[in-house]
Amino acid sequence: MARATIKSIAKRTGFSVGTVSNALRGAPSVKRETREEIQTVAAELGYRVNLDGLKLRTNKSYRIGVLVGVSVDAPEEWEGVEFTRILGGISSALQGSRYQLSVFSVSDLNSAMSVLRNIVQEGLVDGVIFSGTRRNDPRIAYLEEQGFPFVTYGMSESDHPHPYVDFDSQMAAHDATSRLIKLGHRRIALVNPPVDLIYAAQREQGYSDALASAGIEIDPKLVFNGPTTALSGQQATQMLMKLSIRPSAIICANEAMTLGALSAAAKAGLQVGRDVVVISTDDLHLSQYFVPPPSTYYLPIGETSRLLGEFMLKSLAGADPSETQKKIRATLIERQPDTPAPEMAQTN
Amino acid sequence: MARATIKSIAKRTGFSVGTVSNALRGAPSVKRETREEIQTVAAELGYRVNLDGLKLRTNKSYRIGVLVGVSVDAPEEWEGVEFTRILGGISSALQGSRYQLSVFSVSDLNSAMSVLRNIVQEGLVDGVIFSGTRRNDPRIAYLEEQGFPFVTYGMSESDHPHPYVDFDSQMAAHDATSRLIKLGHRRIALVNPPVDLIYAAQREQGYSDALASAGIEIDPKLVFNGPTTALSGQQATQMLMKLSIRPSAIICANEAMTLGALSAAAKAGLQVGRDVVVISTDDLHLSQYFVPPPSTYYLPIGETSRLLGEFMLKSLAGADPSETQKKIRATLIERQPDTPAPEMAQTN
DNA sequence: CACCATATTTGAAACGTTTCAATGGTGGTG
DNA sequence: CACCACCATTGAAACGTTTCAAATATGGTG
Repeated sequence: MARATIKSIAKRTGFSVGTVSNALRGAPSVKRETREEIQTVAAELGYRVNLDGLKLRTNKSYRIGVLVGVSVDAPEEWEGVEFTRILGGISSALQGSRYQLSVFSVSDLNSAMSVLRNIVQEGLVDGVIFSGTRRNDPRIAYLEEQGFPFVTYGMSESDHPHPYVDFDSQMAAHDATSRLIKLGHRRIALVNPPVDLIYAAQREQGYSDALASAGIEIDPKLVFNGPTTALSGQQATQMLMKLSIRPSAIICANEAMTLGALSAAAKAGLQVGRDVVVISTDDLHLSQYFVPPPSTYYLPIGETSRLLGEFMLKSLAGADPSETQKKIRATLIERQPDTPAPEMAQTN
Repeated sequence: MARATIKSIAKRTGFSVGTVSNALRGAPSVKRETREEIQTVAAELGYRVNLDGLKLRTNKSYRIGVLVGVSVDAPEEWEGVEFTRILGGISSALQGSRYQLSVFSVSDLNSAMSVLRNIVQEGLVDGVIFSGTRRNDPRIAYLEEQGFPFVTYGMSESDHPHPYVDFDSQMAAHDATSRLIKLGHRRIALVNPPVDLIYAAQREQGYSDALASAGIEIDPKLVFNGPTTALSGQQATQMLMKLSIRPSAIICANEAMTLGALSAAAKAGLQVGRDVVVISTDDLHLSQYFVPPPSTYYLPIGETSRLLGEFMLKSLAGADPSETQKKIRATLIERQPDTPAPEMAQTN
């Protein structure tokens, strides 16, 4: 049994294809009776619009693109991002709409750019979602220039407002830092993503502000920047532990870095929680299984990514950027007392 | 500047659209001179075939679908699957071909079935890749019935041979078990995926065989089945540690379960490596950061998933299933001595 | 040079959809 | 009853591609 098309419905009902097309989309120009008849026949026949015909005619693909980063230089490193959850969130937002999800895997900024150019030129999708916003992000510049719809996970420095969802990294870092200060820590390390990522700057800002308002001077040796992988968290911690005056606490950027930090501490024979305190932001409910489980700031990735999808839909429907921007607040999960060892707390 | 189409090339070169179309695909019916002229003009204009027009005419979508499982009942649980790597592998295999990747997120078997039906009926993609094969897998039955191309990650019990890539779980489990036996273990637990997954059966077979050939009787209490999450690994370990005669070693199915097992052991105040030995299969290079890092069987997920893509392409090109089946062998990574505590080793 | 076989090229149709000018029908008004 | 305004419907074109029967060009043979 061949698939129902507008043409077959037209034949069946006796109306012309034009009328059928209009009726199916509920155009008011079609008499109510006619419209209803056509729609019931369509339903009986299980009619579903053919996206390719549609695309050919209207140039709307009814597809949303998502750029997924696959680091090609360190393919075996865990970046700590659970992409299934992000995809799940986005696709649950798309549920019920006409839109489908299209995933594009990119290895770095250059490949992202060429993928985006391809997407825009070929009209592969109607809008695109990506994460890891940077200062002077060329992706944003390009898409804005082309007037192509997009939603970012992470804010940008663009002059023009655009839809985004952002985890409030600055506040999380600020909170984490001042909490540690209150607990008695004075030398606090920040294990951060690469500097060109916007949220690295946000985190550093929150960290600096908290230290400043406690009157603690910033020691640049205590701030590390590197890829958000377990390996890099491990390396950072090894370096930090070699400093002449070690930090008593380390704030990691995500679970991957935290895992690496815990691993390095264990290897160095340090007892986490006593010799050094490790805490984390961007908890995705995995670090609860780490040994020992660190205190963290929880990031509701499900909600976050659902918003990415919702904002995309809204934006395509013509919503103003002001309705499609949101900052997600951090929630502290305490799993350890996180007080410094007595002798360290006394170091001023 | 509008995009180059066959029509615009036809106008430019003076040939008809039919000739241009044939020339572009290198048909021998077109005179060599003509073909070359048309092709150079096409190259100059940056012509790229429009997939929608193509699809409309030929019903080939030049898209490969991948089913990604997003567990909706426990969305916050880590399954230990790095989908970015699988997607990365597949898309690197598709690189250079005409094919694009399309991701469909599914929550369970039912939703997978309805997504597949949709895919087949709408001709959304030319072939589909999915993982987690089961006994009497309805997805495989349906796709075979429909004659729709697919490649699975994991073998099936289907009578008809079909393309697949499989990690040799049986051998890994067998190796792991007999290695532990050689080291002196007698009570060895198997923390396994849910029973209906084919690779759970494969693992249990390898485990049983190894025990049998060492003359050790199987204790069903030592075999656990559950979702491949950290939570479930934790629960399994808690149960195992409560047994009147505890196992001295636990073989986990993947890194997520292993992480849970390590966490449970630590919580119970047991020292891993002395009080109980934990090892893992399906290492994706993350467990090296666990505390303590367990011995594992490494699974080259990059190569594996590249094969998924390659087999899909081969299969679409008409290759025989015999050329598109492969079992990937395990590689042992020793990170611990894994000898049992003396008093336990003596228990016969 | 007439004819034929073969090599090339053409033109039109088809895939499923939307869009829009044109057509036909209805009812109301003067 | 002639005219108008409005409503509902039609028919054709267009998007970019492939396919194939038909048309045309080319070259060789007798």
